[in-house]
Amino acid sequence: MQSKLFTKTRKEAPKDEVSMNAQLLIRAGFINKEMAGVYDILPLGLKVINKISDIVRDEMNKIGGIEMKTSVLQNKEVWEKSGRWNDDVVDNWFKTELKNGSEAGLSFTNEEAYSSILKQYISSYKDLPVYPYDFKEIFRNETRSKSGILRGREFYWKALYSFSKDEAEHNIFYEKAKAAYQKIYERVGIGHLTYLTFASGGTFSKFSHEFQTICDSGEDTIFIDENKKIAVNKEVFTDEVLEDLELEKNKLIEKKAIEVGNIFTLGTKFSKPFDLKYKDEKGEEQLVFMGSYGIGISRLMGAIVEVFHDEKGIVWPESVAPFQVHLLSLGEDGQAQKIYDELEKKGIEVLFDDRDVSAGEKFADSDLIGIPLRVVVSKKSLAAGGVEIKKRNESESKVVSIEEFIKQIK
RNA sequence: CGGGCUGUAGUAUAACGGUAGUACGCGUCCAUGGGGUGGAUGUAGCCCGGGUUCAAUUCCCGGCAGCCCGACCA
Repeated sequence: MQSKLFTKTRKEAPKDEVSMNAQLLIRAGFINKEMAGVYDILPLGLKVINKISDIVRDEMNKIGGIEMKTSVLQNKEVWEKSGRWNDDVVDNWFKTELKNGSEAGLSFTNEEAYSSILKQYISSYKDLPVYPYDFKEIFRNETRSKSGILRGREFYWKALYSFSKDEAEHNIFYEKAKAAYQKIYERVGIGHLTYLTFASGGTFSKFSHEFQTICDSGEDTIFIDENKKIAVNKEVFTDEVLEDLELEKNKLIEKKAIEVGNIFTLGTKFSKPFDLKYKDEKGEEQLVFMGSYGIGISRLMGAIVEVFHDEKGIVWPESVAPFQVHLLSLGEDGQAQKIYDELEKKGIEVLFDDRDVSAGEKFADSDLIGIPLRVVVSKKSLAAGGVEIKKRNESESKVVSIEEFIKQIK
């Protein structure tokens, strides 16, 4: 019921936001700016975050992920083991002091936490592999946050860590994760614009893999091979790398892109300092082989808006839209209420605009909020035989009978 | 962290060394009822501190906040 939704739309974009994602999400009432790089998720925004999270969760579960929740306040001693507590190593910590004088950090990533936790439970090859993950608020004291929710000081992500017996076992999972990630981007509607991108790796792998979504407002520059459907991040764009990947320089297209995910082979980088070992079949101790798989949920929401909008507002893909149907009553609340009840009964998510405002305002708000299907009930539509339905991404509307509409919608 | 810029009602903006005007919003009323409808009326504001000055929202300094470019990063 829109009259019960406390958020309101705005005609004008706030002057301190330049990025399209923040402008539209704020104008439409999905997020509120708390301070630079920090945004509140409002009811409509949470709907979207949850839709995206559900898709990500589903794909993670399908490849064996086990959801849990690591703490936001992080133990200094744990971080000292990997050497990443020091400000010279990680300069964007948010650290806080406890009443007893000791320090704690606000989680800015999860490798240490997982390594430390899993050490308690992994002791035999029988305990491996294991793939725990969580959805979590992450804090980074960015010197410069920018681009609305694409790069905040506080953001929401999903991070999965793989713990495998050896590199071979790790590689099998890594490929599965890669495929799962691609599935995620397809499901949220940006698959056709998202490229598996080779980026800088680490000690244990030549490359890490990013998932980059083509978008002019992106921060990254990538070089795409359209035929192979892969790309190379500018940061590793050298002749040697191109040769490695068997790519021809003159066939690559340079594009701006948003990094919407990153998977990484960690190897024993963390299992070593945490002494994360298991006993193999012969009773010999082996280091666990790790990988990390991150995806910024809030950033993904922003990226989707950057990709799917027009001059009137957001155009949500169906899979992540806050509601499936936007029901507009133009002076026909009684009829609209009946339709609303029917749709609710069918489990359809409906935002019912029952407000006593002008037709123009309802249309404008509907376009701005961007729900995929708009259904108008008015004297005019009833006289024409029912309700007028129009997809947000199409310009033509049509009138169908109420019965027909309710029967067909799924 | 370097460089640049900006802070005026809830939002977006204007003007001014003599304390502020407009639009939207919000309240009330009338009209209207398919693209932010028309009219009346009300409501609400100069980021903080210091300095210059008879007088500062305006000029100067400092602070805080925000934006942009670069560096860094999911």
